[in-house]
Amino acid sequence: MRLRKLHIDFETRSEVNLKACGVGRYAAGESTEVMCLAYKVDKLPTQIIKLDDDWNISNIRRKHPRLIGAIEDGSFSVRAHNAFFEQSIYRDILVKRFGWPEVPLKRWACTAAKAAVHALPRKLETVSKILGLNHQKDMVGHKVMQKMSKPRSQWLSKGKGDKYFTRPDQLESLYAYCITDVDCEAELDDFLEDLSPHENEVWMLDQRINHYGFKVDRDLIRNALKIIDREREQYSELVSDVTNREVTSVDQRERILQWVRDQGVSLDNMQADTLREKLKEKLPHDVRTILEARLSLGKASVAKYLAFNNYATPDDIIRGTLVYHQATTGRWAGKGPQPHNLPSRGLFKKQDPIIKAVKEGDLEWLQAVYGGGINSLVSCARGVIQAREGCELLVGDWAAIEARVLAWLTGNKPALTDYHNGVDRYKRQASLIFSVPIEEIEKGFKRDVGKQAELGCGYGMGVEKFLATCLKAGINLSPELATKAVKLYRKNNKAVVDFWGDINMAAIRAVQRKGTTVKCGLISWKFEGRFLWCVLPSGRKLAYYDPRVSMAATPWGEMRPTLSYMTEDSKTHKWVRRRSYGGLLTENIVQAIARDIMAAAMLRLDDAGFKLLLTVHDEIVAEVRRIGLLGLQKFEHVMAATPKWAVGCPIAVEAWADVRYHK
DNA sequence: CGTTCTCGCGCG
DNA sequence: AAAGCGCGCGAGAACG
Repeated sequence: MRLRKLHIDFETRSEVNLKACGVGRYAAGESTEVMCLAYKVDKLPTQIIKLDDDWNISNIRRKHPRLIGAIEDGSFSVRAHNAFFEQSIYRDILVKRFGWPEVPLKRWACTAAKAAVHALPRKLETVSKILGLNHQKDMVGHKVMQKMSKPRSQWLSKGKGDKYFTRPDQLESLYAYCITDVDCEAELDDFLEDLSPHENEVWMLDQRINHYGFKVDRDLIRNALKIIDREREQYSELVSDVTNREVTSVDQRERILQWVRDQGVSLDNMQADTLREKLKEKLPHDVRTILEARLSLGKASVAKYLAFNNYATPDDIIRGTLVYHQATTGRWAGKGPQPHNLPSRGLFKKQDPIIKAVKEGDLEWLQAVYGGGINSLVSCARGVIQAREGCELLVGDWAAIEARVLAWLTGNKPALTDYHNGVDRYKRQASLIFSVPIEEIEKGFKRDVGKQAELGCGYGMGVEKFLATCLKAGINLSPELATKAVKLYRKNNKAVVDFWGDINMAAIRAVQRKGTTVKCGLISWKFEGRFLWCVLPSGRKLAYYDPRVSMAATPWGEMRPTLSYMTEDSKTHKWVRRRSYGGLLTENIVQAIARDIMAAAMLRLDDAGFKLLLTVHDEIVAEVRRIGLLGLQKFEHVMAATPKWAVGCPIAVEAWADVRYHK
């Protein structure tokens, strides 16, 4: 029997800023209201419930029996684009305020998640354009919606007039827009395959995690914000004075650059490393002052405190910070306060004393010990996340998971043997590069170089990039040594190098012979419809849209058949044709397998009763009632199990428990 | 005035 | 013989 579908889309308005505060706080906000709901039951024409309608369930049941019928019929799948938003609004407003029947999570589906799994952009406007759907997003209506969805500026500033725009013509545009969205979404839904049953389990877990949320320490956030405000102001004054108002804040990159050059000092860019180098030179006093100010304040991590504050509900819970399958490899991305890039490198080790001082406002102590308030806040940003009352956090991470997966995927025996025997692979690489017995390698320079080789050289990294990567990690080495490291890696890891060529050829063949499956070790490729599929050991498929093979030059000028495909550039967000090569495909596959290992562990942990809070690529954060050492051991044990499809993959896990998150 | 692009920074 | 890759956010500047 064909799956029956109910597509829905809300337009809402609120005093809460959705972008700044996230769906969790938005939906829970008292001022948040539904302006309309468009819905489509199977293939029937899309209907709409309007602002002035009576939204109480008794009336809706009378006026929209098909809608309520579908909602109450367990055989209907309820679908939306970015379903997390619709779920939240449905539950917090329609169920709570108007008595609508609840819809359990397992009946929901999300067309944005489906687009993501197909390696297409999540944005409905973009994806419908790319696929050339009959229904396209109504961009004029979109503008009207944005106007109507927040309070009028007159009302906000002076409390004058109506709170929202509600002219009849505007409302009609809004309704038309909402209907078009549902039509567009329904067409997209039909065009794309549903998530596999297993991936649907992963998606549902993602939704549970996002709804459950994590607790933050509001007291810490408030005091941190006070410190940030004060120091920013001090620095702004200083900068204004020194530059005669040409620069009024350390954030004005272009203006500082220009001003510094006007003082006769050359400066390539405003990157921290460049500034640090520059400060080693002899500089005019004022220039030195400005650059030092910029260095102390130009820290992305302090903005986190504001994001935390915005996202947190009145009971200090932050929800909806994970984006399922945002990376084309299937990894999650972070959102809002971005829990995926909290500072971890180069921190002051113990955050508890810093947190105490921040809460007490002991700026003198922070200044004396940590060189300033903002400087110290970087080191305790993770500590904002804490366990709920009576609970503790369990945090586990996989050791060098991608390097281990690479060894397993490529059948790289020497590496596999080392990992199975617990040999330090970074030391192994160092021993080979520096021609020193492995026992003599200690922590420090040599092992650091070995680490960069083990982690980066597996995907074709060249000498120059290796040098740059090392430099960024604070390792200074000669071009000769870099050359040696890269060459030796390739010589000593033949299986990896062979895999680059093999996987590339297999993908190219699959594109050339549409419909046939081409195997390459644990991976197989198949070109079907508009997608090149890469079947992973877990059975999950990675998508590459609109693949082509054409002759193209390598960076060193050799013409070869080259695979390319369309993708959203992860930095610019532009839809571009991208050329691939063996190293890139290898990296994508390795990252995807590591993600599958993690997703499988998340499902097992969830089954075992651990409340999951976050996933950070190779790390899982869970929360439990305080149950002591036994809980931690069980957590580690469940997390470390190898899925059936990954037998022989040498994975290793470490876990700890605490009431506060840290590195 | 709002949106889009670029730079810089943070993580895995 | 040989190309590391994957993300998001804030701020300012540029564009409309």
